[in-house]
Amino acid sequence: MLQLQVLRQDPQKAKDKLGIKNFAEPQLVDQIIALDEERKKLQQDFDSNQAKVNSTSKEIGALMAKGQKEEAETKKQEVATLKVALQPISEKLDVVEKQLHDELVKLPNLPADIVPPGKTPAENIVVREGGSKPQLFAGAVPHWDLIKKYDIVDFETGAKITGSGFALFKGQGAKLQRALIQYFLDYNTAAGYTEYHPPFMVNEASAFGTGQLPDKEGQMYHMPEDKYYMIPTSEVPITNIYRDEIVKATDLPIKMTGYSPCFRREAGSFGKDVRGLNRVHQFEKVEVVQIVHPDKSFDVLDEMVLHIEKLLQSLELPYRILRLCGGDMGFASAITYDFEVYSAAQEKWLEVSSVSNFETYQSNRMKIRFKDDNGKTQLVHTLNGSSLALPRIIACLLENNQTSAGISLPAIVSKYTGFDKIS
RNA sequence: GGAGAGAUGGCAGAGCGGUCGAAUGCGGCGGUCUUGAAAACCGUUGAAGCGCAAGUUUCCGGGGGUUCGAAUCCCUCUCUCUCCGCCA
Repeated sequence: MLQLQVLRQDPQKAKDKLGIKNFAEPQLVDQIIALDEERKKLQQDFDSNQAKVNSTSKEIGALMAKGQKEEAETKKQEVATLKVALQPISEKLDVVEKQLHDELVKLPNLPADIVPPGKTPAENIVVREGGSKPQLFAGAVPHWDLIKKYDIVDFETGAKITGSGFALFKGQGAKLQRALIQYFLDYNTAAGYTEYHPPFMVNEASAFGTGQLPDKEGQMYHMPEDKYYMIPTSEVPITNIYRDEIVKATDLPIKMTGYSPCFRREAGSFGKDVRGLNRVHQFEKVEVVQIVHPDKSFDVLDEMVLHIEKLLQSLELPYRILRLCGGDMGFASAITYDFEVYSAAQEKWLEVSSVSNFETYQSNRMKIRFKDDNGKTQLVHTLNGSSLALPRIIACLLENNQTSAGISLPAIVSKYTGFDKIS
C-alpha cells in the first residue's frame, strides 16, 4: 500500500498519477487525508487521557504502599471517571484507524514518471524487439495441433482428471517442460539468485502482502476450510520470506529465484485467446525476486530486464519488450515491462514475462525494512519478474521450430532435454 | 487424530500484578588500548504513532476479559516442540 506521507506531501500529484493508471476514485486521496487528520486528533486526545490514567494509577500504587487507603480510593474514583471519558475516544479511534486502512488499501501503486498514460494494451510502448520471425513451411499449424500430432500435451484427459484448462503433459512434452524449468533455474542461480522451492499455498497475510488480497481475490483458488490460497505466482511465497523483517543494509540486494506451478481461476476469460497453451488454470513458471535499497531499484529493474532478455535470446525466439501504459499495469506495480514472444503459427505475440518494480508498495504492506546509514528504519523496494512462464514458451518453441519432419529444439534446450527433436 | 509443554528484544534466556520496554549473556555499533588485529575494558544498541522539542502513547504470538494498574491472572485462537497413533 501507499505510504501516507506520499499522499500528504502532494495530494494533487498523487491524484494525477492515479489518473494515469485510470483509477476510478481519485477522491479517495482526499478522504484518506481527512481520515488521517481525524486519526491524529483522536490519537492525541487518547494519549493525553491515557497518560493521566497511567500516572494516576502509579500514584495509587504508591499510596497503597504507604497504607493510605482512603486517598487511594479517591484516586480510583478519578481513574474511573477518566476511563469513562476515554471509552468513546478509544472506540472512535479504532473505527477511524480501520477505515483509514481499508481506504488506503484500495489505492493502487502510483506509476513511475516514465509510465505512459493509456487505457488498453494498444497503448503500450514497444521498447525494443529482438530475434527474427521464422518463415514457416506451407503445412505449418498452431501448437494445439502440434501437441496432438506428437501426443505431448493432452487437454482432454486433463479436463477429465480436473477440469477444462488443466493440461496433462506427456512423454517428450513432459520432459521438455522439466528441462526448461531446470535450465531457467540454472540460468538464474548462475546470475547470483538463491534458489527456493516454496509452498504452493499461502495464508491470507502472505496474499495480502504482495497485493493479491483484497484486489485479486477472485483470481485465486481458495481453500476456505484452512484459509489458504493456491499461489498465482511464486512471487507471493518468495517475497513473503522477508515479511515483517528488518534486514541489514549490507544484505541488500537479496536475489531469489524459484519454480512453482501457478494457479489462476481466470474467471470470465474465454474465447480464442484461451486456446491450447495460451491460457490455462495451472502453469509452470520460474520467477526472480529482488529486495533492494530504494536508491537502486530502477537500476536493478534494468538489470532484470536485461537478464530476461538474454534468456529469451538463448532460446532463439523472436521477442519484444513493452513498457506498459498506466491502464494495463498491475495494481501494485510502479512500472512494468512485459516480454512477448512471437507465436509464428498463430501470428501473434504472447506474454511470457512481466518485470515490475513495486517500490515500497509491497514492502509497506509486508513491513520489509532496512536500517539506512543514519540508523533510520526505511522500507526496501521489491521487484520481480518471470523467467519464464512455461506454456507459452513451449507453444512458441513448438510452432516456430516445426518442420515437416518434427520439431527441432534450440541447442540450449536440447542440452537439457537430452533430445534435439520432437517427433 | 489423542496427551502434554511452550511462544518475551537480532539470537539465547530471566521476569513476585505496580518502580518492566523488560535482568543477564551473545551478537551489532562507537570508543580506550595496539604499528595493525585479537583479547580486555568503557559506552551504546527494539518497533510504531503524535510532537519543533521536552515528552507522550501503543506493542512481550493474535484477539478478548479481570484489575485503579497485566509480559505476569482468566478465556480463546494461531503457531512451535515432545510423546502416542496414522501415513508418503
